[in-house]
Amino acid sequence: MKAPKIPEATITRLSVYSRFLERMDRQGVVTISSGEIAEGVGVSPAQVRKDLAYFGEFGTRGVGYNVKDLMRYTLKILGLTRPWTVVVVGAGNLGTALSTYKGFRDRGFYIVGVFDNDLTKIGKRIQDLEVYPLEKLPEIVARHGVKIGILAVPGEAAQEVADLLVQNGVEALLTFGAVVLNVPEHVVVRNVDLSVKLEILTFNLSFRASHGL
Amino acid sequence: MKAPKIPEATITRLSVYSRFLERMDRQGVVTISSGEIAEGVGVSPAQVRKDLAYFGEFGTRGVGYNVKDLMRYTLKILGLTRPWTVVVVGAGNLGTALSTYKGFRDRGFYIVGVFDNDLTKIGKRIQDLEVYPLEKLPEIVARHGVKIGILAVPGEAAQEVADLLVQNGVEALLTFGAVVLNVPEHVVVRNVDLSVKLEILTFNLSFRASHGL
DNA sequence: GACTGTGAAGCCATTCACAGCT
DNA sequence: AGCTGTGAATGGCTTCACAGTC
Repeated sequence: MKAPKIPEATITRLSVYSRFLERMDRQGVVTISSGEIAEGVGVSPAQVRKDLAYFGEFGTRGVGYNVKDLMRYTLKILGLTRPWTVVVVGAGNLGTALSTYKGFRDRGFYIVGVFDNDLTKIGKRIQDLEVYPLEKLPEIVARHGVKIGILAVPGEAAQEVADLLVQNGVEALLTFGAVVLNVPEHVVVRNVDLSVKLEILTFNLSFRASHGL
Repeated sequence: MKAPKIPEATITRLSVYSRFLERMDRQGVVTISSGEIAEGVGVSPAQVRKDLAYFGEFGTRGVGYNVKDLMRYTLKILGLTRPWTVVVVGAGNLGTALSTYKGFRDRGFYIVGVFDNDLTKIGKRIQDLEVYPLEKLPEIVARHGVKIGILAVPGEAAQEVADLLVQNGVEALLTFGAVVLNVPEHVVVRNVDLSVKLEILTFNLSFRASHGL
């Protein structure tokens, strides 16, 4: 199979299209055009068509796309035709919030374990989950074949936790905060840095404002 | 003043450089080269120099950059030479996590109000904050001159809350979840979509893996 | 007539490579 | 000699515009 280089921005948008299509489907929409998708998610129609074209021809000229079919295709592309088990490390406020985030389950992500090494947090219940000590991580990861880990731990602990996860077969990490993780080539890492996001806002409020943009 | 178009990626990296420089400064490092910054944050040296060059000449040829000075310049560029007050709307798990996130305060962001319209949450204490009813938002925003709002509310409520914030003079919004907000031109909006992040991981785990990348 | 799929063009960001200082 | 600052080259993503299909 060919592996054309696909922009990450395309994957990001595909994820957004996918959820938009689910909504349209729930509303009973049967057919949709690239322009309508574009309108719904805030991009250009050409962008929508180009993004989809990386993966095949899903539409009918003169007509548009079948909502249900296209929805299924996007789920397939994103690897969401199977459920994924996920572990969360760090049971602080952020870890707790992530462990209970409903949006994950809606898309087929199942949190099967929340871990911490803080004795005051171990044993705590987070909805139907219990906070386990880190020592229990290998067992849970093995039992559920977990490939995805979410790190909601202080920066200093991140590398250590990443190592533990990778040793146990986790292949994808979502981290929070400004950490540069050292992981093997095959491990996928993406980072969400909330301070960066706020600072983009302040840059726009102050710098751009003062330069008349 | 000239307003050269500055890539958003540059701002993102600047925020990362800035915190890296703070760390170096705390460690007593006086002078640093673009290569050392690059190494520390995981980009190329040319990229570091290019990013900085958008805003001036901060270094000394043959020597490098003075850590303290460059740190101050980056803070200035990002608009962080003044503190910013922030309100959080939504006192669920995510809103609570964001309200207590220490990283914000470290960078000069002060949460001055957490709001919800759920009677079971109003009055709840989140560390030194109290959850207020939405009706109290105008007063708090006005009193503290709040320009930044964080929306941690369900998608259906987002637009309504955004309108309320904008009406009261908030000019920058950080949202969570897949919402396309309709706001006036001058309002800056950035979105963090956690499901998208996880789906980028699954795409890489499944699609790329099966196409031998 | 309407809308997709796509090569070509345009635009933007990153990397290169070297002149310019210290 | 070492490192910055930057024009030029490259690479990559987005938009354009139209041929192809229903």
